Amino acid sequence: MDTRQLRAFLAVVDAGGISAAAEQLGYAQSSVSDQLRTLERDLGTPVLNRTSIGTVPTEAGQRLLPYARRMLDLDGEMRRTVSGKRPLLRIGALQSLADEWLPEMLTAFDHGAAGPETADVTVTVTSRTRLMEELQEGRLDAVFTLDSGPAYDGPTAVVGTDRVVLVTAPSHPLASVHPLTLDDVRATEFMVTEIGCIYRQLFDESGRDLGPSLKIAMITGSLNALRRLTVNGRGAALLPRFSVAAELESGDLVMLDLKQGLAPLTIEARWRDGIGPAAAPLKALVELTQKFSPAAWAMA
Amino acid sequence: MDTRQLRAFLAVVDAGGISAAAEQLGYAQSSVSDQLRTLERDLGTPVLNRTSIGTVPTEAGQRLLPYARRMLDLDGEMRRTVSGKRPLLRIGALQSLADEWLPEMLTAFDHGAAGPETADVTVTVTSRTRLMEELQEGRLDAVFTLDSGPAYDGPTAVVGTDRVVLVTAPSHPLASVHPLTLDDVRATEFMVTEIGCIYRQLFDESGRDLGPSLKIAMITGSLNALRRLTVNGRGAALLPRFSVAAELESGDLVMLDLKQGLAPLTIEARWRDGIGPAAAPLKALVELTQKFSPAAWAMA
DNA sequence: CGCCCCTATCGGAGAAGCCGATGGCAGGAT
DNA sequence: ATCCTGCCATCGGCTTCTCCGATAGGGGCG
Repeated sequence: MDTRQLRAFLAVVDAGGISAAAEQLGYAQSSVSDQLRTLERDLGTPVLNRTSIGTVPTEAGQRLLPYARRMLDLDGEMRRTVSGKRPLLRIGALQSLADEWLPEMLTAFDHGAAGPETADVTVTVTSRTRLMEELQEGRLDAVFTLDSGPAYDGPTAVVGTDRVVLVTAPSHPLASVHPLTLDDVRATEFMVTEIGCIYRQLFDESGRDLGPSLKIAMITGSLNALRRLTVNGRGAALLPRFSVAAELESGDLVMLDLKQGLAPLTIEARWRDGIGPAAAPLKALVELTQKFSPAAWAMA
Repeated sequence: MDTRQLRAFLAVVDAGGISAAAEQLGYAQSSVSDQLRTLERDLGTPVLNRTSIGTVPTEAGQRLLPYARRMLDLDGEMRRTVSGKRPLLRIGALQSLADEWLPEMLTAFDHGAAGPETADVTVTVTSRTRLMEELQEGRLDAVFTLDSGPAYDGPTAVVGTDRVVLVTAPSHPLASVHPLTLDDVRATEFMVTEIGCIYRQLFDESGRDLGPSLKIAMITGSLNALRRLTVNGRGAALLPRFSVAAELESGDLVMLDLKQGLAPLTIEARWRDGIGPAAAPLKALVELTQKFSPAAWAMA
């Protein structure tokens, strides 16, 4: 059994075909075909159904899939450990956390704030659903998300608290209304991200308490776009406080004085109890975030 | 990376030399030497220190060792799963449990008493220390031992209770003493296994309550030898009841009527929370033992 | 000092890996 | 219906790897 064959198999399943996989791997198509034949001879069973428009894993192939991944992961971890390199910590996070909160934590971690443990860190940014999948499959060591979301039976810790705040540019009409009433807010048009995005969920949950008459003026594709639109005076938005910390600091955004009805927010870490070399630094990092977060991002 | 190279490496470390490993593997000595060179070139670092009397793993080699084992284990599990075979359940147990208690459990398990889950089972018999090591290293899925022993932070369950009993051959003088007093017992010479053996530990713990004046007449190398010596009228012994169940049944041994001061005994299962195919049948087996044991081996 | 056991190296035979080219096959466009 | 296109398997070749037997070097031990 050679890892090349497993890589080839994964690439083929990933790419949906042998030709595409070959190009991606830098092999000739015939070579990948050979590798698969070798793999199937070795395993004693076909792992791919070939058709004229591509390939689909057989039942045996589907059983092989997770093992191939684990095998390659283990191979990587082995090489890293044997060569004496620092362990690799594979972290996943939502975009906003990766942008605004995680960097401080990782910097502190890098500077030894978590003790003697160090690690090389990769950060994968994707949706919460995919983060949880990758965590379950062992392709990530830990993920950082907002709120609790779907059930997870592994270790979990709240590593920070924040709140959703109502922000506008200083030039926005709402910014100069004092005192601010709920009716003023209800008359404002909001910008939100599209349905399915976790920030839209936060908006919906927060906005529910503001009443049913919230107006939605605009839908943007990303949190970053939404934030920049708000800075440019395009409207108001409900956003996690930490995601606009820099703008609040610089005065590009102002936080409207409306405390009631805005949902509290927790930053949660979820991870896998591993026995690999990443276990110790991971534990240290989680403890670090638990220690740092409350001070830096506590609810006002 | 090829599993052949890992197998070669493990064999060399195991055998203490390249030549011995080559013979064991069925390769020529030069071939194993080649394989190791390939492995070291691939990893970028030497893994063995060669001397004129054999080989010793380098530091990097010691780091490689557990990964090589895990890799080969994973390879085996993969082949088994892909080919659609039943999962493999790797069990470890003390000699006495493997002799007397485990077979009934495994038979019941095989007959479907644990539900639809089935598995091929291997039983490894060795010392409690080694059992725990192998469990920690992931080379065993579950171990069955007596009493609690050293700390283990994984899942644990008491799957049976028993007690230590005082037995002799029917012809032994003590067998005809009625009523039996503690002084009679204290005057008897006991046979025990050597220090370090778990049964010696049991003896020491049980005997403590009988007083300091217990006489030790003979030291044997194994529990089986001790049992047979007892059957042959050589003396008295303190033994777990289940380990002499057959002899008590057939009348080859008699249980002396001395209840006080004999330590209770628990059969414990310890296992790893795994995500592999053996997880489900393992759970079923543990539940089966919990259900069956109290009835079959309850303290009198 | 010679012997013995260990490992590394060498050269050759066989196997495997990789490639480009070719051919078969199925589905969609003309 | 026919061609066209994209897919995969196969073939012949070259290269590389694998394994072997034989040989050489090197350190412990009598």
